[in-house]
Amino acid sequence: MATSETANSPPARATPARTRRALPRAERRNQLIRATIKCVAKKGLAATTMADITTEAGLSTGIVNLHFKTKELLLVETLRFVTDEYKQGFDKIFVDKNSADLEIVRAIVNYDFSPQIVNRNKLAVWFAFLGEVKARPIYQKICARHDNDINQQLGALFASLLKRSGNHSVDVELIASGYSALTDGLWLDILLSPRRTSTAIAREVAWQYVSGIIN
Amino acid sequence: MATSETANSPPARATPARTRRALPRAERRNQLIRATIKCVAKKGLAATTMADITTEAGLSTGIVNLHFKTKELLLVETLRFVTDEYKQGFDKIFVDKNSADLEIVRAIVNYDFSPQIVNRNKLAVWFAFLGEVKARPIYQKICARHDNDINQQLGALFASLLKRSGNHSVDVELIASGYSALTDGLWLDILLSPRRTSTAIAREVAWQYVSGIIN
DNA sequence: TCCCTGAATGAATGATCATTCATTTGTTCT
DNA sequence: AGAACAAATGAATGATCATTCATTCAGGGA
Repeated sequence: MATSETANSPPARATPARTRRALPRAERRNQLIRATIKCVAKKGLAATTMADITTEAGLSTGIVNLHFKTKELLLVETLRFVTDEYKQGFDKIFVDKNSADLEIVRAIVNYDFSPQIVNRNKLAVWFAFLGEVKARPIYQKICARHDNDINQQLGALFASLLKRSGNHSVDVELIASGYSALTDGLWLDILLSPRRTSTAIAREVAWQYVSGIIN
Repeated sequence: MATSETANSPPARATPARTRRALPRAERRNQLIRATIKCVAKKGLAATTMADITTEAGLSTGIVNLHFKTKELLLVETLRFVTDEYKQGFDKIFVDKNSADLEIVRAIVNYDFSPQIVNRNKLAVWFAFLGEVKARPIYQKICARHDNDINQQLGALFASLLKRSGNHSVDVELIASGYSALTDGLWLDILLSPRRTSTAIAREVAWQYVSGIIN
């Protein structure tokens, strides 16, 4: 307990007092992105200031401009970070399992409602950016590309799954869009009222949708 | 055509040059809310300034503070305006039709994807506020209450519908939550990439979900 | 017609904030 | 060790913005 510390508080080291240490570029950038996620989740996109971010990271005023040039570029990288993270876990499901399509679908539903994904901070950041897509072409582009990638992979998966079961009467594109929309909506529900829509219930709703399709 | 004018441009009158006219409180407030919707849709919640709003409304600097006290209060009233407007149309469906439950469900799906609701400006505003719910308790409260109301009415409707068909094996709460989440997700898709997800497709996906339930 | 009331105006104010850059400090190479 | 380089700092700057309030003006009652 004595050695525990909050994620981004300045390290309470035994040695001198708060040394400043040069870090590889990539590591500093990651640290700043993480701090940004925390701040945006807590204060929202509109109210998050550079001072909030650098304080959260335990660093100095000019550090963001040094590593990202401008605040806006940091925000864009933060959005990319969040989408890339989701995509990595998503792709892993396809690679890991060379098992049956049905197993993959099951794994995706579990992934979408795993603690890794259903995390109020990350959800808040994701929807904060989505809330600005109409106004900011760059956010729109990143989010749309992300959604598109996911949908294409889901479409192929559903196609393979339904061909196997001899069902040709349904449009896989529609089903993939439906599943994506449903999960987005369920995440939003969880963000909005975590009491009412628990993760378990959301997973059940998503699973019901999927099993309604494949039976 | 000669007399047409954009909604909020300063009235191009034949008389003098831009008279200033006192308006009933409620009318001015509505005018400012409408201007806010336009601005938030165009520039986003974060970047919308008081000057943007008053310019859009064709009024002077201090007008918002006169009618809403602060910018934040104007934003809250704008959110309420958007949710109330949806709710009014929604309630009307229940009142208008004393017809079969199935007809009501059909009307709701049509309503949710009618031009009145699927309007990129209003969708942008709705999601702009949703994007800030984690950070702003007042937005969270308004949005959560709205979603809750809708869900309760939908739950009752589905219950009545399924009782009639003798189906007792399904949880109506789950179905209502699912439908709400699905529509939210579909709206988001439309906002994000209007090309890919057309309104017609979205309606079809929503209707597929519903008919999967009631059969 | 002439007040009187309150709606509307907009210049001025002060607070907030992103960005800059001269200086400090850590790291690496010889 | 110490020179050379790069990373990090943070006080200073200038821009942006919400809010204030003294003044202007429209409309209705006497």
